[in-house]
Amino acid sequence: MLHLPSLKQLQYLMALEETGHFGKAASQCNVTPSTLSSSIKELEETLGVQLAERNNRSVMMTALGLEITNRARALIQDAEAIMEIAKAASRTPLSGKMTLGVIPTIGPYLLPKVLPALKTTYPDLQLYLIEDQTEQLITRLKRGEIDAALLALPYEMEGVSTAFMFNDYFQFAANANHSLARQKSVTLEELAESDLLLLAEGHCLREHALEACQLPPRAQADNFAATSLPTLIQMVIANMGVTLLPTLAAGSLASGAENLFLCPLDPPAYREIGLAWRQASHRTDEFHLLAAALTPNEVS
Amino acid sequence: MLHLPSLKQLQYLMALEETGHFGKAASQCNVTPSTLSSSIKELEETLGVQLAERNNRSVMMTALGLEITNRARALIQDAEAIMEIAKAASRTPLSGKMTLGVIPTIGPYLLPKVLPALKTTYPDLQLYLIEDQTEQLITRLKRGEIDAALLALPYEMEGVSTAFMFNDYFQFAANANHSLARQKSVTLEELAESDLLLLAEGHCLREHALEACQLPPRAQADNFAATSLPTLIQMVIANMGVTLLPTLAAGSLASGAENLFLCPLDPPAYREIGLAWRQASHRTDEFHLLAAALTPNEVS
DNA sequence: TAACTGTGTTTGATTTTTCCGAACAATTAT
DNA sequence: ATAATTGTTCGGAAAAATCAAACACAGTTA
Repeated sequence: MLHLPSLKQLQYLMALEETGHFGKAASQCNVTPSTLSSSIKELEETLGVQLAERNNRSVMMTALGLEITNRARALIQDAEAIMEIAKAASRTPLSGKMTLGVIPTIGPYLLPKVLPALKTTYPDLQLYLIEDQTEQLITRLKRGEIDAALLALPYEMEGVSTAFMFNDYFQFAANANHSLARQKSVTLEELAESDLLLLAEGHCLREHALEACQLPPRAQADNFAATSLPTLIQMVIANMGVTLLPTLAAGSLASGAENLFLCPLDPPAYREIGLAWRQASHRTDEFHLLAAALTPNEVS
Repeated sequence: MLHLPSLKQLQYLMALEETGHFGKAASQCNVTPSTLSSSIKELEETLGVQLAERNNRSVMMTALGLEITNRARALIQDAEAIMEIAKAASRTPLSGKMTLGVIPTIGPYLLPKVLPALKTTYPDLQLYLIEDQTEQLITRLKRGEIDAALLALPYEMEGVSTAFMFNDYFQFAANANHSLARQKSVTLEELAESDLLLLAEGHCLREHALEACQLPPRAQADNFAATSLPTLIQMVIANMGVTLLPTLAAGSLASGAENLFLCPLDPPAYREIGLAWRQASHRTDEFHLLAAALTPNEVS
């Protein structure tokens, strides 16, 4: 590794070129003339070149000295630009690139509600979205492929910090002709006697729904497990069974579905929506800001 | 005056980004991991920004860290460019090592005349000499084995720049008892009727002499082709034929040779002596200085 | 002429910074 | 469990940067 001139030396050189005077250059740099003198001398030695001719009465930059001074000026400006970028980034939270993972049972229903406002609040944020299941998102989070993830909690994970955003209540969903339809609410006992349809394995909603029913996790023995919420709803409308629907998704899924019955649970049950990021990241403040910005008004 | 990051810190950052490993980055920079660690930490503090997430098992650059690393890389390159410029300039007064190729029909006759003065003018120049024929010298020049070459021109070559030094006039050389001896000059017609002796193939002097006689290049059909100028002269003295001798060499070759007759050509003919170097080299100024320094006073 | 003034440089001491080595903490591999 | 790897912390030593003061030199002034 080669021995480079120091930025300080280059700054001294610039001051010397500007003032044409060691004393003035020194005071401009808040050092004594002796410091500046020896600094310039050392710079000349490391470069192997005379930068300024000086007799006791005047300082005259060499042609080469002038050339090098100009390059030094550009160099210092670039260094200051780095400082500027860092400062701007630290005082402008949520700016620059960020990759956000989202699970399929949140993304399509939450993001349309909050992204427009997010874009307005943080115009310098370039958000890239990745949709995948919780397990994969956590893997990619730890690999650094994504910076944060919108997940449903609780979920077992190490080395990950989370910020709670809001509770997403479950609603009972059934065909309008189902025996439990037209009730104001549905109890767990009533639910237990129904054919409960679930999402396929890998979707955390499956576990969370079972947990809401106070049922133990079960292997995918169902003959019919939906691979997406819209599919699941179609199965319910076809009266193949009932299901639990997160309120977050219920609105858009139920719109236009004539034969779908929805009602709350008694007692209420919910999953928690939150933002997750690597514990090692020191951008906790930023992620809390992001979590707040991704929380829809109606539930906050 | 703002507190800038040091170039060393930026180099450490680059190494960290390249290796993704504090230990490897440290050894790449010839420092201990502790130094690198605290250096990066300090850099992060002066910038007020986290540059790399590090968990005891892996290092992961922040988006901002990557951005800053790239800018740092450009910065370091600019700093190195300054070094380069200075080094190139400090070489201007021909200092340091330089390897010079010379052809056999120039070296022994020109160099003794000019090297003493060269040594005085450029005491810091360490000149290494390589004697070989033009074709080989050009090959070695392009390979970078030599920095410049003293050649006789014209010569067909690509990617090579040349500086003209002086004209080297041909003299007619014959045995003192030759029918053309005692003339004030010799014409081309007279020359054409003589037995012209030449150097062996590969010596450019062979081609240049033929060209001076306005004769086409000829394959080496001669029964007797000399492999050096002293040998050639001996053949002339032995009255085996006549030849054309460059003035540069004539003096030292003729001294002490009783039976040798020399006279100019009518019209005069000459070869050009010049210095050649790689076109890609940016040391044009230096080579022109060298060419001037290698030109003897009597012909300049 | 001789002292004076302004200037860059040298010098020696002092302060500051840098750097290493060892111990440490945390994690993974065996 | 034990060992190996890796980044970090800490204290002291080495290196450097810096200062203040003395110095050297050239014009200028008295």
